[in-house]
Amino acid sequence: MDREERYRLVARNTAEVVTEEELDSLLDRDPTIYIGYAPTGEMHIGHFTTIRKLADFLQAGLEVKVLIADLHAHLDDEKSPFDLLDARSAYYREAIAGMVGAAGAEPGEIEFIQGREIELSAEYSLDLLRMAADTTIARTRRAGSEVVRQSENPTLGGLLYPLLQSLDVAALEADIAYGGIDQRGIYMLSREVLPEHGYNAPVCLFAPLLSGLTGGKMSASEAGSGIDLTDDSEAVEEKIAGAYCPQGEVTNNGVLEYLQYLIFPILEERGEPFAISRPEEYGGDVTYEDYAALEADFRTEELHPQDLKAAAATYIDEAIAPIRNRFADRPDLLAEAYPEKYD
RNA sequence: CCGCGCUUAGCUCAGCCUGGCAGAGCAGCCGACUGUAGAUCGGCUUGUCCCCCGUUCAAAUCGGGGAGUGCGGACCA
Repeated sequence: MDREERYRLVARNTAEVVTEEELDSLLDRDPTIYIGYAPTGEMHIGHFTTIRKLADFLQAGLEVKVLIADLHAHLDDEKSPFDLLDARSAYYREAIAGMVGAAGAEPGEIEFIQGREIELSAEYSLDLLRMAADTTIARTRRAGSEVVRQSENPTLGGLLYPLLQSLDVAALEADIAYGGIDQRGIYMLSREVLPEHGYNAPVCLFAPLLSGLTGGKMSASEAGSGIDLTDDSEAVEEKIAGAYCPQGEVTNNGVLEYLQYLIFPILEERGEPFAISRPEEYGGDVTYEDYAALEADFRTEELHPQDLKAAAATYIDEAIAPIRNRFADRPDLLAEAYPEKYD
């Protein structure tokens, strides 16, 4: 694979690359890219779109590491009780492996690392304290404002969070930090502070955050705002049917975004088109080879939201089915990770 | 250790002084209108009033005890 194609694969469907020049020069070799997930709430389709890109990274020859940031999950306002960190970590691993597989890649090619494996060494602790000494509270609050739960009386844990995440980059020896664009503040801090402590500033790659199905940003706390990986076919249909989706409007349109960032890349991997069945009255069946063509038809109102939704629901349901099935075989993983819900 | 504040619907809170059917806004749900959704209009739902004991015909409200949470003071070898 030539270098240009590798760059295209790595950078496609991202919200921002910091910086493009730095990323390009990294492709002299096979760099290491990492993404961290704090095992808190159940995983959803938003996670799936960021994880799907891991398939792009693998295909481009990058070394891919996934950090299960268990301590982060507890440091951030105790989103996960300490006693549930192991169970939720196990659940996250299984879900992530399932998503990588569903994206058409080999989960075995991904290296999983547990936060506590790297975050409790004497060296890491010393670096953390030294960073704490020269980082202001205002700076770390700003860095974590989009990620760490905000409250009137924040705990120290939430303030340390961005510093730990920065040191994770160093401890994992990652060249590239990958994550949702909400992570931007933290990694900008990393780029600032890591070099002051003898480490390289990471190149950053940010995935877009998808719009919620009810309009506005997707919110994990709002049911119906996003598709859960454990949603059954009926729930997927209902949520897509109820989605905010103005005719001809492509901005803030969760349905289109799911297709662009998740469904079309998966179909492309398989070499299949996106097929919409439609009453003759409205133009009859139609298929799209790429997302741009579909978006163009939607924009010109050639393609009506109702026809789009029906097809989108089918494809999305099919995409999450493998993950759903994985957990149907392992109900214990969910039950132990979220005992209050699955009792 | 001492003092003060707070705890009421999914969320933000009012009500407490002066006891009398538990409320508002937002959210949510259901209809109407749209070949989807939203917007708009119409309608509807939602409660361990933190817990226990007491006073009272009657307690979210008053008294006592407790819990959780937050703030302040003191202590600072």
